[in-house]
Amino acid sequence: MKWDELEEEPCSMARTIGVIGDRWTLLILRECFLRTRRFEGFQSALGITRHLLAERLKKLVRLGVLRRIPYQESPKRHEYILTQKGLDLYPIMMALVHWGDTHMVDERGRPLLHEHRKCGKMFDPVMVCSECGEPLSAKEVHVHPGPGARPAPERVLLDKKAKPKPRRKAA
Amino acid sequence: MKWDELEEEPCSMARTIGVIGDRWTLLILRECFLRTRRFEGFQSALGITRHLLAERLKKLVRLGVLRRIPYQESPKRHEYILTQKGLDLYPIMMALVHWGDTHMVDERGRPLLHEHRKCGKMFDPVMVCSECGEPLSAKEVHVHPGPGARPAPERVLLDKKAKPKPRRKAA
DNA sequence: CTTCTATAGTTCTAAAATTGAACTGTCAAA
DNA sequence: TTTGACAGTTCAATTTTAGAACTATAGAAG
Repeated sequence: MKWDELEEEPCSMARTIGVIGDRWTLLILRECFLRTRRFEGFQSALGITRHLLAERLKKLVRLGVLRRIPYQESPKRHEYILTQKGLDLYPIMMALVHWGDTHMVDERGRPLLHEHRKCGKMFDPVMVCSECGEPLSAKEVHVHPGPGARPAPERVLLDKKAKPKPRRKAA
Repeated sequence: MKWDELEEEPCSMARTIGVIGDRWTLLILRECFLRTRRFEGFQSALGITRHLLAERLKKLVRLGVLRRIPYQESPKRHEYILTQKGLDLYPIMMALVHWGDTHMVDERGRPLLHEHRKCGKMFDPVMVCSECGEPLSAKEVHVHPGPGARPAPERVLLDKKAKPKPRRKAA
């Protein structure tokens, strides 16, 4: 499977992965949320090669996650800032951070704490049901095919129909 | 940067990315949440090469996200099932799906709908503050260094201190 | 018994992606 | 006239991934 095929799978998760599902893209986005905006800033914060950084930024712009905005003329320079589509990735970022906080911390404790401006407290992000407000867990959720579904209920990705069968004995 | 260095960054998100931050791992985990448990099941559902599948499963087991459990003797066979650590990835999965549902659907609509058993309704996952219950957005959250932090407030990853400077003119 | 099928891998080569390091170009300041 | 900051681009050398075949075990089919 190629990366771009991923974006066309009848599965929202696969499509999202097609956009942000690689190491560097995720780290670049983390930097965006930490207010990094410029090429050099990303490069020195992440240690990513300039080659890949340029490519990833281009892709994120193309997909509408970042916008490339001039901040000076003369030597033309641009900043990369999150669009609304990009800002909407926030829950994903918080979910990633929270899992790391829960399962990957060492004796020293969490690297970062998060304060919610509205209530002034340090918090953890919690995923809840939009209808009843209860926290969600995998076992309480049942999946149904939606209008954009393709095959059977649980078989949502490609069906590599196991071609007839080559199989052959050596010599 | 190597993958395994990532797991030691003083950043929970980087560490999480070190575990699940690649295309195939994320897709394998999706299958786990859709109840796939066996090698062939993953392989035919995803079209991943057997080589990579074996490697990724091994890694997920090593990191405690999956458990490898025998389900028959004779030709010894095993199933891969989510540990609690793995089940805790659910909010990440839902966040990925929800972003795709919001920004990557075509005219046909969502591929999948989710029903919350507890309240019986179709729902969307919402990320809220554990303290006040309000939905979260990036702009309302302020980041502080925690006990496990390393350098300055906003500079949490490696500081590729731009070595002295090679720079030289050709010829 | 010999072959077929199912399951879970392993091995190998070719192709694609990533790394590391240098190079280009513009303009300002020293 | 040279140096520095910034934003890339280019290219060879590695590393990963894709694709396909091969191994192994054991029950069922013929």
